[in-house]
Amino acid sequence: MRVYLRYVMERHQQPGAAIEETLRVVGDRWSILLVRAGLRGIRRFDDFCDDLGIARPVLTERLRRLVKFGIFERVKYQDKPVRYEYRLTEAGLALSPALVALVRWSEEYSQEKSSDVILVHGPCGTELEQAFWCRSCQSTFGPHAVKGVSSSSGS
Amino acid sequence: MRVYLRYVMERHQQPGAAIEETLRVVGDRWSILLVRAGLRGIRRFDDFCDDLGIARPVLTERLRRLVKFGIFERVKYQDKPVRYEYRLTEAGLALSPALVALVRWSEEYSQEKSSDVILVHGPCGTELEQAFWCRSCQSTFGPHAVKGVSSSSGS
DNA sequence: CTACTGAGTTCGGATTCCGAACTCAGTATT
DNA sequence: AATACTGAGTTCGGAATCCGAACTCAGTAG
Repeated sequence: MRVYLRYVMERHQQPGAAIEETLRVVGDRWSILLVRAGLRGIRRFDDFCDDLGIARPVLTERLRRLVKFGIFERVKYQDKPVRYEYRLTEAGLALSPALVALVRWSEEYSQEKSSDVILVHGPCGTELEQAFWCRSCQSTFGPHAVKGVSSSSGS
Repeated sequence: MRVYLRYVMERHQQPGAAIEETLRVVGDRWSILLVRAGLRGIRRFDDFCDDLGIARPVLTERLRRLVKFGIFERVKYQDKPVRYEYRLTEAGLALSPALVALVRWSEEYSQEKSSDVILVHGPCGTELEQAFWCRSCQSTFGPHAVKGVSSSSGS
C-alpha cells in the first residue's frame, strides 16, 4: 500500500516553534552526544569527558543546562567525598527515537558507512526500523514512502 | 502486547561512529532548521535568511556544506541573471523521521508547549505518531514502550 | 607527607558567530 | 542614460563560544 504524506507544518504562533524548542535544548554540538553516552551507561563527569573528548568547562555548562531542562538528573552516589553523577530522566530517554532516526540516516545515506547497531527488538533480536504510524488508520509505513509536497509558499 | 527494547549500542570501530557521522553533517545549530525550512518549501537564499534569521555568511557556508553532503542540491532556476536555489534531495527528505522525533519530543516534554502540527496522514488527516517497527515480528510499538537497559559499563 | 581520585574552575588563545555594509549581474523605471 | 531594485552571495570588525592545560578542593590510601 502506498501512502503519501503531506507536510503541513503550520506556524501557529512563533515561527516554527516546536523543533526550535527541542533544538534550544539539545541543538548544540554536544547535547545529543551526551544523551547517547547516557544511554550507553555513562554517568560520571570524567567518563563523559573521556568518552566524548569534550572540553571540561563546556561539559560542565552543558550538563547543568541539560539538568535544568530535565534531561539528566544530578544524583549523589557517594557521601564521604560527596560525589554526583548524571542519569538520564524519562524525558532524556524519550529522546531515543530521535537518536535512532539519526543513526538510521547515517546508515542509509552517509558515505562513510559504519554499521553500529543501536536498537534491537528484545524478543527476536532483529534490528528495528523506524516507521510512521497513523493512529486512526492503524497502518504503518516507513520513511521511504514519504513524499514531500511543498505547500506553495505564500507571500 | 508489551515489548521492551534493549539498547545495545556497540561500538564497532570508531567510538560511536553512527550518530557522530550524522551529527558531523547536521549537528550544528542551523542545519536541521534549514532542512525543516526546506520541507516547508523554502528554497531561496534570502528566504532562508529571513525565515531563520541566520547570518548570511553562515548561511552561505552551511548551504555549501549541506550540498557537499548531498542533503540539498543547488539548482539553477533562471538564466537571465543566473540564479540558484536549494532543494532537498532524497537524502535530505530522509531526515524527516528525525525531525518528527524532535517535534514529538518538544510536544511531550518541553515546558513551553507549542502545538505545531508537522505531519498528517494524507488520506485521513490525523496526526501521525512515530513508532518502532520490527520487520520480522511485523509489530509496531511506540516510544512509550521503550525501556532503557544500560549495558553495564566496562572499564 | 605525598599521591591519587573525581568534580568541577580559571585561564589565554583559537574558532565561530553575528549584523551591517558591500559586490556584482541583470532587469525595471524614468 | 541614470537610478533603483532584485537576489546570491563577500568582506569586514566585534562578540560569543570553544578549546586544552593547569589549578582547586575534599577526602582516601600509602
